[in-house]
Amino acid sequence: MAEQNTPGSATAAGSGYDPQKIEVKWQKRWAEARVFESEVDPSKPKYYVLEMLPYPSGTLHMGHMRNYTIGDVVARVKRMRGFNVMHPMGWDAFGLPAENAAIKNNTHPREWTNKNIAEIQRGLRRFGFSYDWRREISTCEPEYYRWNQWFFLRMLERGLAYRKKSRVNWCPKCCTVLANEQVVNGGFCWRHEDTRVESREIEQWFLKTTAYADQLLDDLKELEGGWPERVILMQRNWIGKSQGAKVKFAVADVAEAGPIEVFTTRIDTIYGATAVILAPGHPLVAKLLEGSPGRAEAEAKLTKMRQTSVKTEDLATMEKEGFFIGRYAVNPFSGEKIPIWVGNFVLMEYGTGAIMAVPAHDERDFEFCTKYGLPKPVVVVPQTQDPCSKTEGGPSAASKTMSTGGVFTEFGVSVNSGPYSGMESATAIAKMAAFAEQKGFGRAETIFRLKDWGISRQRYWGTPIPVVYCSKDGMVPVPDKDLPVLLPPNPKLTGMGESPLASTPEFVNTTCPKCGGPAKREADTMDTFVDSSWYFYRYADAHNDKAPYDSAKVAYWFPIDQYIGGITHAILHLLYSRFWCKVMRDLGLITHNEPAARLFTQGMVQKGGVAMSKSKGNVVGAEDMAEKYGADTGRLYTLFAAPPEKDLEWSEESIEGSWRFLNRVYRLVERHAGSVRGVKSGNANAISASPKEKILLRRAHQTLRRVTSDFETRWHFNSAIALIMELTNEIYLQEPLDQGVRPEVRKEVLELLTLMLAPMTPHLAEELWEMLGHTGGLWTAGWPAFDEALTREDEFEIPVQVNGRLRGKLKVAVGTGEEEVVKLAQADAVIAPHLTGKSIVKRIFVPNKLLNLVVA
RNA sequence: GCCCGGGUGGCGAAAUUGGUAGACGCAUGGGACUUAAAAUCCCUGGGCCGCAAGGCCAUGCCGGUUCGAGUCCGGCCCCGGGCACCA
Repeated sequence: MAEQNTPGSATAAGSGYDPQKIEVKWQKRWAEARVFESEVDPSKPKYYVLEMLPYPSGTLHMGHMRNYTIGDVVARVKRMRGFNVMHPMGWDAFGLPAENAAIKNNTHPREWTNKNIAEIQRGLRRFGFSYDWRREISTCEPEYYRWNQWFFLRMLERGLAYRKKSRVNWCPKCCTVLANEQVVNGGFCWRHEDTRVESREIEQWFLKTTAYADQLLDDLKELEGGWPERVILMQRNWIGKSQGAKVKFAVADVAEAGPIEVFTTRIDTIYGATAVILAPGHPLVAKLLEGSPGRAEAEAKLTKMRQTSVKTEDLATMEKEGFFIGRYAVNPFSGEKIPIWVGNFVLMEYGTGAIMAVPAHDERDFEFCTKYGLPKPVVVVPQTQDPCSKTEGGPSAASKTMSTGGVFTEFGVSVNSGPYSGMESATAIAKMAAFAEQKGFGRAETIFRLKDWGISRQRYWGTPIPVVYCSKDGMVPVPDKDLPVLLPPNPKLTGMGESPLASTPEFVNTTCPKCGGPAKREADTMDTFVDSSWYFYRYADAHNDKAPYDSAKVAYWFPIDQYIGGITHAILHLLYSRFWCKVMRDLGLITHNEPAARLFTQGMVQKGGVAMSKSKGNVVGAEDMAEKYGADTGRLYTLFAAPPEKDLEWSEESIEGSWRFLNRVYRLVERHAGSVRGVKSGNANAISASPKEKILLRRAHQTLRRVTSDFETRWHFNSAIALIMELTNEIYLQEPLDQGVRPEVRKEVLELLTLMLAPMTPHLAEELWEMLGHTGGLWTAGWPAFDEALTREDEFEIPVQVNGRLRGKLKVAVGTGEEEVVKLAQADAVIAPHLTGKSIVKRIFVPNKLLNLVVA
């Protein structure tokens, strides 16, 4: 190992770059000058840049730091560009790990949480991120969570929060209920991916996200261009809008069983239905089985079907199973009697939990009916080119379709469908739905995959739900004036069973706000996704004790100009946030529809091919990193190693390159600082510039032009750094600078170099800026403008191709004309042989770009 | 199965609208400085042939469009991610 090269001892090696010293120094100065604090100021354009707030679970690793570094570069660039920038940070402080840790260590969740917050905050400060710490929030503080309660009460008033007994997802390891969104891989806990979620019936609180299903879907259009396409797509799929119809099939002979309602997107195929199939969990199954001959056998099959554990990967390929229930349903259109089945592929959670099987026009139905020998009549045929055959070709066309392999799922023309025969599918769908509605056995309906958001959690470390239950008045909301409903300070935490609050008498026993009699408090707490659904609004007015925020302040700062976070939150957090925004809009608090105009999802930091995480044990600690190389090197490396949207494989070897580069820059400025400190930077005499000066100024301004665009529009931080490295290399090549380069030009070039580095390595840049003779602090300097005239080359190498293959390069003046270049090419010793004996049939000349001679 | 990404040197990666493929960095090799090493500075750096000049091959594979394709079109292969019987 190269002992002397280790960053810790760099000063011993001769370079004066000592990140430990200068980073602390400038962090202190920034704090003293309140550089990152911003207020509402309508005279300036605002810019709100936000990184997803961390869950304070433990050590901060480079995966987090990458997220914050990207945000910080954006914030600093915007500040240099004259924007009034809000860049806040806070803590997603409620949650299960705190409670579990508290149980394990016999402490209070708050203690564990606050300890972690302190640690993480120290790490963030160590990296010099430009946060306005006055806006810091912690969601576990009553000052914050009282507004969760306040919003809950507003939703309750509007019927957007409601309670119902429902079958819920229960994780036996978390000992709590999970939202649908927290059930992953088709039935596993999102935190314990090896643990199968169980089903229980509990009284639960729900927020009516479905009331906004249409808006959540439609407003995605507003986000196009600003949000990654795939996030929009994931949200769209999650919401899962499906237009179709609900149709009731009467049950023959068992009147009391009532009709079976099915959902279909293809009501036009109803004449081809050969069975009604119920989900194994459908409530009518039991009724239909009563008195049915094969009852015992059927129930055995049912039990087995309900118990069969389904592995995620088998779900789609799983064999379809089912059995005839012994009863018949009546097709309301044809009057035909068709058998009622139970099928394992029918989901209780979607639609009505019952379907009509149309085997000729649905792949799954086809598979099922083939297996059990049910008929497959064709009722839709492809639209033929010949319009005359449309009405006549019924049965023959139908048998044709069947012989060619079976399932036709597209739109076409109805056949064998009574009065609807001959209609195009779209027409038939509309007419049949209208008929069903007129006759009262069905209607067109749009259903969503999206479910209401179950927010009740049987846990301590969350926001108490502000309602009480009175034996006289029933459920009574806690009045606003009594908010916040505080968490009791000394709960009994066991980690098992019901909510810990239920067994904390001083919390649960209260009086009814209506009658004053004894009452019990709701003992469940809110899902922590509630906390993160609106936290970014609170930053705009973090200490308001009269309202969640002042609408005027929010009106200035919102929407968020740039939100940055992991793709892992593409559905849950972002969907809930969008929902909350719409609710707040309808409460009259805000006027915008969407919280964030732009979203950026950065790639993960990996080590050994897997994402850095504490549980995987492959973390590179942020503070270790800062200790060894300094924050600036860590920041630079995470920006340089890969484009921000891509995953980044951490390499201990490569980081040395970033470290060396910063040292190189430092030495360069250190060497020349003394001689340029007193002079005024500038390029006023560029016209009479020496060859060295020309090279330096041109390269500096060309670099600035491209770096500006990389920062502003493309976010190609890695290539921006490469360009700055090239500039640095060029300056080194022009050494000694004090020969042939005037001090003001030297200073100009070194200043540009410093300013371009500033957003990425802010501490070093400040130090260099000071060395160059500035006393005001780099934060007062704006982003420099490049000088177009100085970027211009006067000579360059034009590539010459023959038949599209590169044959040579010619040094010519910029602007040299076609004839001239062709003449030079023909005279060139290397190019000419490729032309001899052939005639030029075509010339492609792109001025200042290339010449291609086509010969034959 | 469906929907997104992505395949470029030993490695991380560049390549604004089709116009010099491999910038920049890591690792490697060489040189300078040094008693020596480290650090630093400079150079080399896809493969094959050639003393060289230069030539041929090369951006997952096959084909197409074009004067010209990493970039556009069609077909395939592989890797990563998301959804997963959604009626």
